[in-house]
Amino acid sequence: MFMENKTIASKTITQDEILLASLKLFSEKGYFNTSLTDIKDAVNIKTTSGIYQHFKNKQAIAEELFDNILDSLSISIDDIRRRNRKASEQLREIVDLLFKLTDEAPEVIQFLLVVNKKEILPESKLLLETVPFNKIRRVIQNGIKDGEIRSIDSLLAYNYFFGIINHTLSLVLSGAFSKPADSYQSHAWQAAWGSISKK
Amino acid sequence: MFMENKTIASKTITQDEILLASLKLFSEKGYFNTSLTDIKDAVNIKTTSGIYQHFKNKQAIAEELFDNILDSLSISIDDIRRRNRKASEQLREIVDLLFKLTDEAPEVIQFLLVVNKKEILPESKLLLETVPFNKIRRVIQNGIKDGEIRSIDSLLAYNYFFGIINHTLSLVLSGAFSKPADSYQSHAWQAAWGSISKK
DNA sequence: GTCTATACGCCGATAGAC
DNA sequence: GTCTATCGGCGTATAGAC
Repeated sequence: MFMENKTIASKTITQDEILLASLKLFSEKGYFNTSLTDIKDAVNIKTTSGIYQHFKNKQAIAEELFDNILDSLSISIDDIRRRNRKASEQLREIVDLLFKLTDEAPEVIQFLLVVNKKEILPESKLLLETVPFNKIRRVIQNGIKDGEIRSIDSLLAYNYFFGIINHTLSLVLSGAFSKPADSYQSHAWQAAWGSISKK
Repeated sequence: MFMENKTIASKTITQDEILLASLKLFSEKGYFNTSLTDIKDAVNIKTTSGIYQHFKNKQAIAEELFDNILDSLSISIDDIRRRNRKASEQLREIVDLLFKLTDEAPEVIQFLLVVNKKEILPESKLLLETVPFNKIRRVIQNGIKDGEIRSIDSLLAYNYFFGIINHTLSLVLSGAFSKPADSYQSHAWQAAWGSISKK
């Protein structure tokens, strides 16, 4: 899940290797500061030609990355919703996932939160309009219906809650917060949940 | 202030015209999707050569933009601190400024919040480390000292407060919030202040 | 599926006349 | 300060042999 590294013996380059290397480079240097030459070097082939065996062009790599990450996220959210009934519990686990990923796979969260999707893929949807984020909004809507979350527009609640969560993760990723994400989680949760919970 | 448009009669291109046009383009399409040719067209000169009369290179334009915006912001914050004693009042006015700018000069806030400074100028400081943001942190520190804001790390308080404020502005700028920033201000303020205020 | 070779467009940037 | 002209190079992308 979330594009784990597979150590492979063979020399042939797989699509996943390209994706993994690109994700790392894109999140470190940014999409536009990463050339196909950089990617080619990272996957250890001699020319950029090999990349075109797997992807139409550079954009297609980024597109596939977004798709994969959003799919993984969507599946995780489904799982979380299945295992928990209350919106507070579901949000708690989503937050847990995001903080865990920030420590264990920072490239994924960096790519998701810091990289500007619209700048790379101008024709694509806003993140907010993608499947996993719609699912999160539904969690919040249920929380409002059940009286756990105060009666405000669900997008507004999303905004306050993930404003705090995402900003916290961004500061960890930028190095402004020096400790692992993990150590900021419980306080960030309290602040975020406090901003939308009833009473 | 904040790079207001000056309608000039003469045909000679000024530095400010280049800055203004670049700011608009950078915030609309992103820095890397904007070529010097785009800028040249926007300021209505025939070749890109003219740009080099005023700026060493493309990066220098972005650098100057950041400097100017941060300077303006810094001056405004000084003014706000002079006119108000309490941290809550000072933050209130800073929020007021940011929301007003989002409606009246969205390019400025887009450039500040959405454009990734580190991707354009990898050697530059984090936004958080610049003068105006240090001043904001000092406002928060004073609020903690005076008992207005709860006793937490000032960076943490900054994080919660501006997590909500910035996320709100981002959603307005992205179009996810369809009304002007103005209409979200008072609720965003309440949520943000509520996340750090004592009691 | 990986290589060699190559094309080529775009973009950033410079020199120098006016 | 604006223009013409021009450059070098990088980065993307393709054709075709192995």
